[in-house]
Amino acid sequence: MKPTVHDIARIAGVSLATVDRVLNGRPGVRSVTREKVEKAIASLGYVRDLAAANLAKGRTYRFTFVLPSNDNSFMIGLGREVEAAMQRSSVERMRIDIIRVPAFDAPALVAALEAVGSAPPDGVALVAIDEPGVRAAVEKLTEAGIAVVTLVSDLSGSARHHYAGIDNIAAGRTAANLVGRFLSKVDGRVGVLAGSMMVRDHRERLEGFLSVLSEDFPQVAILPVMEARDDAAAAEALVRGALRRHVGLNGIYSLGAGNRGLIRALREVAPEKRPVVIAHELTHSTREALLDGTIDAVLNQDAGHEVRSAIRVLKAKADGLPVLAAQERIRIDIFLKDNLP
Amino acid sequence: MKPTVHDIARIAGVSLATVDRVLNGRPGVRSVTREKVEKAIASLGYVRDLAAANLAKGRTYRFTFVLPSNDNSFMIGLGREVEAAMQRSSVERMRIDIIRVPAFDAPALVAALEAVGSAPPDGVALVAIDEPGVRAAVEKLTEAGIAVVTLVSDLSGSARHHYAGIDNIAAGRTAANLVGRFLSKVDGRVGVLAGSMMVRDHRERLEGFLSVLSEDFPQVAILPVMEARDDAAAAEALVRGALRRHVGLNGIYSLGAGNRGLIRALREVAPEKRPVVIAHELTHSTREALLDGTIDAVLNQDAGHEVRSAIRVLKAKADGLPVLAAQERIRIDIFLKDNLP
DNA sequence: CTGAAAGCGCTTACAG
DNA sequence: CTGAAAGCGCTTACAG
Repeated sequence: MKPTVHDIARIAGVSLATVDRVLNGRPGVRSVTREKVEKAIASLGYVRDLAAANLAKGRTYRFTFVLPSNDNSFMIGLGREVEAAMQRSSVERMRIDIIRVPAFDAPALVAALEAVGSAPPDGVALVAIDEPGVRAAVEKLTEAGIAVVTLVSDLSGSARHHYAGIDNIAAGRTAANLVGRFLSKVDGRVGVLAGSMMVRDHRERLEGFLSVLSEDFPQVAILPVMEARDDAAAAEALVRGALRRHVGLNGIYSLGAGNRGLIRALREVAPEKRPVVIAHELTHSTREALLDGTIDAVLNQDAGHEVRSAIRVLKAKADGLPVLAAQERIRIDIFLKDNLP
Repeated sequence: MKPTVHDIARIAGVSLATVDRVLNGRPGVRSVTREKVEKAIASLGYVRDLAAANLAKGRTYRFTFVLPSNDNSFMIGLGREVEAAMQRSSVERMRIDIIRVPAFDAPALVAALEAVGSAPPDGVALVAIDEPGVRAAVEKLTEAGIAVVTLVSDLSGSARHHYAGIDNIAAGRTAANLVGRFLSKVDGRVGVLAGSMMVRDHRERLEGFLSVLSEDFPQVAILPVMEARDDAAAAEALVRGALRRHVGLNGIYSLGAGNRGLIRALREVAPEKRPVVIAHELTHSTREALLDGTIDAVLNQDAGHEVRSAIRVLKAKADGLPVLAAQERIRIDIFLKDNLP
């Protein structure tokens, strides 16, 4: 039988209340007594039953998700996943709150994080903006003993406990590998469609993409980056222009959002003349484009996995438990038309 | 506050014991009484606290994993993951037992499954062999109320509750897509290295592979399948022979185990003359081969995910709870040298 | 500084 | 067929 607090109390010759004080590091125990109890705990190999403790405490984990009120498919999907987790949460003694902030708005994000401090939850997950003010706000939260997980977009050099998202440099490298190998012509010309170079994920994807192209596919020429600010209409115009101007443009890496526009521009070109295209995030439109051959591969991060992972990590941190690194690693899905879920 | 059994008892005007009887569908309650209680449950929107119930019952979930005592890297890794789960299990009120059976030995597997019935666990996970005897043994388990999950290899048309493994047809299709696109010469000749056509996974991978090649890359010729029985030495000999004989062999899909042998044979060929190679399962040797360019892509199933998923599903079934399909879908990882974990 | 008692939400003999 | 009481492993006022 697994040892319980009763066994500890009996062996140490103290009451349950004292055992509990030692177990939870509460003050008001003479050090002689404390040592007796600690000895008993060690000799028994006691490990506490968290479920029973939570039941007795009436504990509810409170987590807050700070999400951008963004209108692209991926962020909408992310929000849905958090809402789905909210539905399930009451069963697991959790309460999840969502705070929406304008996208790409660092001051708004900082304000939201500071407001969280007034009724502090056990943990906070945020889609970070890589900016000093945000870094400071995160540090304040962690100093207050709140677990912090960045979601989708990380915060470099910050105090956050964990990042639930993909390795964007590796994603860019992977895209370059695929574009390079899919290109039949060795003297290809490749264009990059990005959201904004102000965003860390996009910079990292570009960095990985460029480094593999130059290392492994030096014969491929790279055109100037097109920044469409994750906007479909802007992406459409930019891509259409590039396709007209650069005769011989035979590869495109779309590393941000706005793929609906990209796809519209591509469909104006005869199928056999279309470039090799790698895009990010599996959505309704990229799925369709994969199936009809407009897009060749989609790199994807699974929003559901990211949200569930963030919650598991926040809970583990709140309980002072270790996280299973292998389980929480968010993978870069590579989808071709043949392995769509 | 969430309603509890006390609230139900009060509103229905009965004792806790009666509430419990109704809640757990136990006999010995007059139907008038039962209805009163059910009405109270519904009106309160009661949902039971599983943790509290398990505490009161002193419940421990018992799961049995039946694994092949196979010596290939993947199966060894799978065993390790189950052992890791055993370590964690006591904390979560679970007990996991492992039974090893000789690989590819259907009668031994059947015997093991029948032996399980003597001290029936709550659930069984098995690496299935697609065979009528196994199907019958699985059916017997499910009829005894035991949850059954197939792991890595499924059992067609059987009573198993869930399959924790990849879609092998999609894996084969994906391999074909990559080989086809990576091949620079349109008139390629492609070889397939398999373990055994007796194994369902291998048959399915081949099926997917062939169908995409013929659909999308009709100019590619396919050589007769080489069966190496998942043995490295046999694989080495077969591949070496094929490379010598078929001048112009420029693609290989290795859909089974024994990749160490494949890699040895490939390394005898000058790098620039090597074929495009797609293999399965990320192991020490395939990882090295990816990095040095001997292998171009590895399709992988994450044994850790499969084991954790199997356990979650067994637990959900034991509790009569639904499983989150999106969470339990086992994905086909595609690894290139640039997105290795 | 320490302990006896009650309670978290549920289940289980046992008695009637 | 029904209920009062004790208990699962832990925590929390409260009293001393």
